[in-house]
Amino acid sequence: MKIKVATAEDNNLLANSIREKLGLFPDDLEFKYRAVNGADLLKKLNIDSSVDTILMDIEMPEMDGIEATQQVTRLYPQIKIIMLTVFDDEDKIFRSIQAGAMGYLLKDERPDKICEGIKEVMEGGAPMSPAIAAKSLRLLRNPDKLIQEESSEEFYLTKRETEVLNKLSLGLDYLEISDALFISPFTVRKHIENIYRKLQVHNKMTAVKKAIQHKII
Amino acid sequence: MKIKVATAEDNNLLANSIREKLGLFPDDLEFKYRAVNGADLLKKLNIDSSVDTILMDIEMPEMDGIEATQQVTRLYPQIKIIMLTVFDDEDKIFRSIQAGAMGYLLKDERPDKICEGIKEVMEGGAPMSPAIAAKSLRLLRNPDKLIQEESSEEFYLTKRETEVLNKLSLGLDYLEISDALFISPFTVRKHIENIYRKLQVHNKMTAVKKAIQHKII
DNA sequence: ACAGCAATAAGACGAATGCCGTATTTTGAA
DNA sequence: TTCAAAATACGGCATTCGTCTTATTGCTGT
Repeated sequence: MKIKVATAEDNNLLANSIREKLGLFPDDLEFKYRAVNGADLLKKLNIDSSVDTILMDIEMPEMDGIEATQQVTRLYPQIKIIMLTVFDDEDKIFRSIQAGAMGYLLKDERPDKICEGIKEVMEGGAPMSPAIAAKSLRLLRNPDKLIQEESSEEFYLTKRETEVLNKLSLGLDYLEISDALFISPFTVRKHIENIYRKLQVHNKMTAVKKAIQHKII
Repeated sequence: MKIKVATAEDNNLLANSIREKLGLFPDDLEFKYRAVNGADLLKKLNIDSSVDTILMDIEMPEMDGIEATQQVTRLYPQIKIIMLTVFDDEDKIFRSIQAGAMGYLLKDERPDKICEGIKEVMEGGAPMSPAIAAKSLRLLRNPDKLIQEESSEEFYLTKRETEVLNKLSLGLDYLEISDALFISPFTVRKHIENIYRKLQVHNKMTAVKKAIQHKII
């Protein structure tokens, strides 16, 4: 049984190069199709998801490889994804792994190494180029680095919003907050909506955490 | 220039088997010596530290491979250590990497793979058997498992409950937590129910706050 | 006077949560 | 080996939350 391979790569030259490399192993691999970006990949998978492995570029328009990996592993968990890219920085490696990638190869990898990696990932392995493996070990040695820090921009919350946020942090629900502040629960909800928008979060937990981090409360 | 290799292995049969495997590549490798345990290894290194790579067993009397790895990387940071063992559980993998191992191969690996791994580690890579690579990626996906081990005594939460609580504190919802921990969302809800009961709270916010106050997370 | 913002209020709808069950499998310790 | 705890899994139901839309009132600075 040949392994069915798809690629996601925006650059035509590189995509053809990859396809050529895959073509060197006609007995093991079957090239299914190539997507030009993450969104295109999801569209193609929606039509034909009979793919075993996807070779995924990272930098792509429309939807990048990391987000695409997240989506694919969520929608088609049986499909193994191998990142195939020129980037070797720890951040991209880590985010790819977090997104669900099972392998990470550099684009200058020799054709037989890529084929070997595809076979390896199908057998439950995790093919990585040597430099990538070394960096992922470094990440494992420093788990603190994994806690992501954000660009410290200031958030302007109004006085009332800050009050609401404080109550929120105490674990009060909307009705309890409305009682505490003598306003309608609808108003509380509206304040919280605005807080979410300003802090760029979508639930109480993260709102309070972010507020604490930025010393708003 | 041949790569100078030493081994640390208590079992005579296995040690000879490893040495034989290394002997298949006389052009690349030079076998220096074999230690019978971690303490013996340190003694031998103290006399002759002109070693490039050490193939390290884990379970050994006197001093096990993980502690030996710690010592060697501390005293001789230029020496690359490859774990060569039958154990493939995540805990041993993680502790080996923490201790400073740069590679992790299983003992049933073919001779040429071992030789390849030795060369790879000398070039700054991180040779890993496929199953090991896959598990180290799993570890990277769940960093909080790596951090906590001890918790407060006021409330007794199980290890799993603490993991769930950690995810909860990041603002993940039930489904996201279930994805992160590879369990059903129903199970997540049950864990959270138990957490609430033990902490005597009734929602995420207060659970996390109480957990932080009591240094559980 | 008017634009802009903050604060207030309300309704609707789907998703998520909290709480009540039950039940099986795994694990660890005695 | 046996027993208890832990971890796993599933369903129902009422409530809460997150998001959308619309609208009124009051304050402030130009």
